[in-house]
Amino acid sequence: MSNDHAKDPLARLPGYALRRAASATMADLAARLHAVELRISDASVLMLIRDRVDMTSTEIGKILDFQSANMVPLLSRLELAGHIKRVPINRKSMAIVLTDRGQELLIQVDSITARFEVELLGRIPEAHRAHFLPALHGLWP
Amino acid sequence: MSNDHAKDPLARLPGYALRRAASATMADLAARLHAVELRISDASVLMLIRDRVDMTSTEIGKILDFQSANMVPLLSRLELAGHIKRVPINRKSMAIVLTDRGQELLIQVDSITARFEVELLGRIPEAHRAHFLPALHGLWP
DNA sequence: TATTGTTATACTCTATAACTATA
DNA sequence: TATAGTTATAGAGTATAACAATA
Repeated sequence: MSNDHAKDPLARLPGYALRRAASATMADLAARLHAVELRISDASVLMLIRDRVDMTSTEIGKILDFQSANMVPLLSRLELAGHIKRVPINRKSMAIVLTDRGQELLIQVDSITARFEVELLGRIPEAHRAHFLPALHGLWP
Repeated sequence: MSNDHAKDPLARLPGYALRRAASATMADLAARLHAVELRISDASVLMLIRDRVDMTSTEIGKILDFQSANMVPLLSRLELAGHIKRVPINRKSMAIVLTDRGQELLIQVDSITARFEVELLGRIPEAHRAHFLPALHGLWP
């Protein structure tokens, strides 16, 4: 207990702690990704489609839990920035694929997120570290 | 690994898992608190000031990490609903105090959050459960 | 009929800048 | 000068409803 959580009576509640931890951690990640002008959701999409040439907007949204309506401005931004392109699958569907520029950017994204993940785990006391990911896996469908 | 995280290659990243877990869990809590017409931030404030008659808006914001500008509409809502009142400390500061009605509502809030916290912990595999809170405590200041 | 992708829209959350009044 | 509280505003994130075109 190196920190000031004693001053916050709510810090004993797992739900509250989850909210505070996620909020602080995601603000940190967002700031790091700002260096490559990406949002967290943008980076998630780029990482998800890294080796794929066949994922549609709908599929991406299903996996990442983004509404399809919200995929539209997200993908438009990435396309406008030259990171992805839309490749027709049939007359109804489009595959979302990394461009060469997107591939290069992904190298930077990998570097940023790898460092971020290492530092995140590093802030968790060693005795609890290995339990963190399996615990979280219970908390979303 | 009872769930579908195998289909999501990002699920191995602790940061991503933290984001997904917090998002799903907080959506659940928000829905439960909707029954008493409170937001998560509202309920946090009520729980924080439960036994206090001397906390100012600024102090509350510092503990819960809400900007003071964002405290204004939050407290206005709670005051309008009759859950809190403002008691002058001096000509500059106001104490934020539960009304009788706020005290009664807090009983319901405690019931909702207690059940929520139990179910949250229940979704974490037993072997990892005790490590969850101490791990989170490393992740915010 | 169901699905893909889209448009428009609205609500919540959070952050910043600028201001008043008081300590 | 520093602090408490406020106003206005903007950027994100997220949700719903309605729609066109195609499977």
